[in-house]
Amino acid sequence: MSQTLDTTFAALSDPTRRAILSMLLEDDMAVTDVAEPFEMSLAAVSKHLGILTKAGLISQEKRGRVKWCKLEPDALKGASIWMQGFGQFEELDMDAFERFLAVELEG
Amino acid sequence: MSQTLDTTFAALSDPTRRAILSMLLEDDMAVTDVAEPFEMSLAAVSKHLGILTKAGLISQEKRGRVKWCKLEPDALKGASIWMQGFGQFEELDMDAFERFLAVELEG
DNA sequence: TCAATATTCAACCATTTGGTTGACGAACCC
DNA sequence: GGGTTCGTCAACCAAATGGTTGAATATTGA
Repeated sequence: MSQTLDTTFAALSDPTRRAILSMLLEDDMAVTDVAEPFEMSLAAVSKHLGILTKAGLISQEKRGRVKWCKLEPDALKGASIWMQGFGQFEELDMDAFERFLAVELEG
Repeated sequence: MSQTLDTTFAALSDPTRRAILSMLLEDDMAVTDVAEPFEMSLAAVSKHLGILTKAGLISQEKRGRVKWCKLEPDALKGASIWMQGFGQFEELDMDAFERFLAVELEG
């Protein structure tokens, strides 16, 4: 777990990689399309994707000659739980709480 | 903010620094005492504390010749909120929810 | 005043990181 | 088959990281 946190937090510490994760929130993307908005080589972005993959934050699947990148948000759970360990400062997530209540009331 | 996330996540990516933060959950500590359990020089720990301070995750106050380190858990908020942006995967924190309910029922 | 304690600073070192470029392999399309 | 597109690999580079040691700076206490 400790090593997982190392790689997770390290992966998240780079702005390019965080931007990539945000892009993948919208939809799965091909490597070339992921790279397009960045002012760096495709190889550099490919390396970033490798780091995100190693951290488990995304998965990559090759279909034909295109390699698709998919967000794997569950990989954030460990880090999220670790941070919740400092929970004294982290109030209850009221938005989530309200969504929870709404569902409860509907059901 | 983006730079804040850089430094926050980078600070969290090191196991020594995470261990220090955990130790400071218990209580404020002097630098020497923070360093004691680690198999590295005091200077190395001092550097780690400097990084944590720069990231805002701890604060340091000198009283006499002793420098006290204090956890500043609010500094995790930015990172926490960023992660919540990937909220589709992050269910309601049931522990927090149950604590919330318990307090509600008591009150 | 003087020694001991608490901490940082400065210089150094090895390793990792984030980037580059150019060559390469695999899949597609004409 | 042959050019084109997609993506990675390998070699390289500069800068950052995490550690060391030894000297320096405060502060305390006797």
